[in-house]
Amino acid sequence: MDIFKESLVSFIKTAIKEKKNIDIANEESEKLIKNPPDVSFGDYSLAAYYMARYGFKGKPEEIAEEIFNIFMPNSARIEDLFDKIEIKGAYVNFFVNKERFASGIIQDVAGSNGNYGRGAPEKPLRVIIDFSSPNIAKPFGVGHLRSTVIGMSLSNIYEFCGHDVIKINYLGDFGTQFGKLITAFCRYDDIDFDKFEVNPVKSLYDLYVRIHKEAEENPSIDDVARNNFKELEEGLVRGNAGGLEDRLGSIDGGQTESVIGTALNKGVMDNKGRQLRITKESKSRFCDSGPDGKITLWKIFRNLSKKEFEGIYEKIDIKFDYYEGEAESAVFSNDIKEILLKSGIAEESEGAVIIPLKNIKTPALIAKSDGTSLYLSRDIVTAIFRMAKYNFDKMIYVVGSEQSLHFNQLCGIFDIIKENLNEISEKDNTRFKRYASLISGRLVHVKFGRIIGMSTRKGNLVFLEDYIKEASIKAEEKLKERLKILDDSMNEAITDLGKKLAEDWDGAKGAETLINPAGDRVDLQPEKELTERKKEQISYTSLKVGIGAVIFNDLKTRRTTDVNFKWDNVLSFEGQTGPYLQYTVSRINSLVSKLGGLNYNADFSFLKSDADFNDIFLITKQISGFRDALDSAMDQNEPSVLSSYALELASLFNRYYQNYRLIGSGLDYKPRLLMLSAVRTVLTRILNLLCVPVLERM
RNA sequence: GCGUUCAUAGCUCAGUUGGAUAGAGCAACAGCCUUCUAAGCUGUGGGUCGCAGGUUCGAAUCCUGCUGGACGCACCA
Repeated sequence: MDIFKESLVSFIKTAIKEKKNIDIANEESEKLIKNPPDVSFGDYSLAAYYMARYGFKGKPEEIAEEIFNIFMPNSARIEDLFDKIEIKGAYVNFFVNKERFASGIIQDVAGSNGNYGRGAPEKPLRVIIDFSSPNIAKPFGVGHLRSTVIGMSLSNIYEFCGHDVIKINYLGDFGTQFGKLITAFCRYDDIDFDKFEVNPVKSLYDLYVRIHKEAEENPSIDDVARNNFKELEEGLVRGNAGGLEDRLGSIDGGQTESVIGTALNKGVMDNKGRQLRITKESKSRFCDSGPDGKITLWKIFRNLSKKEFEGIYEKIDIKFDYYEGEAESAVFSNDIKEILLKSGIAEESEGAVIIPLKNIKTPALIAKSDGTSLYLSRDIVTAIFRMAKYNFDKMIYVVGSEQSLHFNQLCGIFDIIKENLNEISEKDNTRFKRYASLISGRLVHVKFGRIIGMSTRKGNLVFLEDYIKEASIKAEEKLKERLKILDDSMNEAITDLGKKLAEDWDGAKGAETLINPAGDRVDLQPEKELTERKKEQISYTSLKVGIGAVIFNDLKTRRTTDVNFKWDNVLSFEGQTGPYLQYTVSRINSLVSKLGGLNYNADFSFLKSDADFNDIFLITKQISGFRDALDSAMDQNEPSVLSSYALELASLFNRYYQNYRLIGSGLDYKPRLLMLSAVRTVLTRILNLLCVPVLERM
């Protein structure tokens, strides 16, 4: 909060105390102060309607008058900060001292060492953010991109606001479908093993599609698959005897290493420590040797897939603190089932195990009739493990809104466990009870809308990498076009120059360079000058612009609205787009360096009489709202709040840029340079928070 | 059928948590590059905030009903 608002907050608080003898908190006082919809109404306002609850009586206009009269005799207390206080209808409007405001904000940003807006809560929260979470046998598509960038961006936001964030990628590595995959893998003889290692996810997906098709005609395949899954799960459970309570005990003791081996992180080794590979020759060894071989096979699948995903994450600069998998929790699903059955929280129904929930008609299904685990039961175990490991205050699941029911059930289950804690026997369940009871109320499902109508021109699913490629190609076209225009204007300049050298022009055309009257060398053949370095620069820039366009496209609207996908929208880099923001930053970079760099010892003051003062004031006003935008983005788990905010700031800056020249004009550019830098600081910060690459130049 | 959710300019979306005159961007049209990057800027046109009630001093925002769309509804994840 700036000093202007701060002083209003304390003034209003005191006034209410003095006049009506009511104590209110600073936060409440702050809530009374609104930002008027238009600058002509001032910078802050107090609506009479809100004051009625503190005992102010009469028509709104009369109340406004009364409040105004409180301010007037005391105006000395605030006159330094405000130019004008006026009544307008039911509102008392405050006009800040613009010169003080503008220079104050610029000074704040300059003094923040690039950390303007960073939060430092008294009690930082420990927040787990579970996002991206692709299925290892399904290609990484645009749906996962949404979860990935929303999750990453929320992680960045919480962290920047001073909280302790743990980013987890919870791989979809388990479930009935893996029985299907194993079945398919062992069934078909024509698998291309080289392709399998290079592109495992696609290969697994193809297998899945193939067996699914075959199962439609031959339902017995489904039975084989279910059996294979059962074998897989039971095999894992057998290998990890001990049960949930023991496991929680070892987590308490600091042993957080995965129970199903370190496969997820280190690769799958044979007993001599060599990396295990599947080949045409070794395949039968995995397929025909009972559960152990199949478990190994499955471990290799998930390991290869994980590696492939990591390549994608690296490309778009996404990082996780931990990778987890569902399988880990599947091992203990049975223990959960037993506890909940014994305590009466869960009950049997048609051979399966369900938990009836309040307010939700569909009962939660936590075990299938063949005893194997389900998505929901694994999520219960996972949440308990995470509470034991990380003691989180809040856990956010960034998952599509189509899974609302699932997460409502998950939350409902922990509520019921907490309510019925006494029904669960203390014996052998102490740790379970401790951790499970803490979870209620701490889970948040951050849902997002679907992406509708996205397909290639042939109507197929779009893979993320192709999506980015498409955007990058478009960016490259645009970039080359711009360079060409630059060249053309350069040639025009040369033509002007050429008037002087008209006689020599033909000859000059063949020359590589020309010396202009100022003594600069002018390249005549920019095409030829497209050196390797330049080409590299172009493809680098294009890639980052493409990525920026794609990511920003996912973060610019509120998460819950479905995205109506249109190629034209993503491939346009004008207006409310990522490239527009990137462009704005690189424009500032260029300007700052042309003005000779920053000097923080410069004078921060602006004069009301300056031609550009009003626009500078508007820019600083926008900058001052950064903290609010951050808070609001965090409270609502909504990155788009920052997107809108950044677009507004960029737009204000670009207008300024267009209207006033800094080079060669009479304006004192030193304080303005700091203003530029402040805009850049905030925009760069937001781009970082939103996972949009920042470009030095474009 | 039940549940969740959405409906704002031709299109894509904002709308400060119930407050002042509903705003942007695309697209259309008209302008602006001898001068700091035109991925930019300026201007014009474009609205019964799905419909009907209700609550309130005050509703795009809250409640009810209706219409229309999306998603979900026990052995998938």
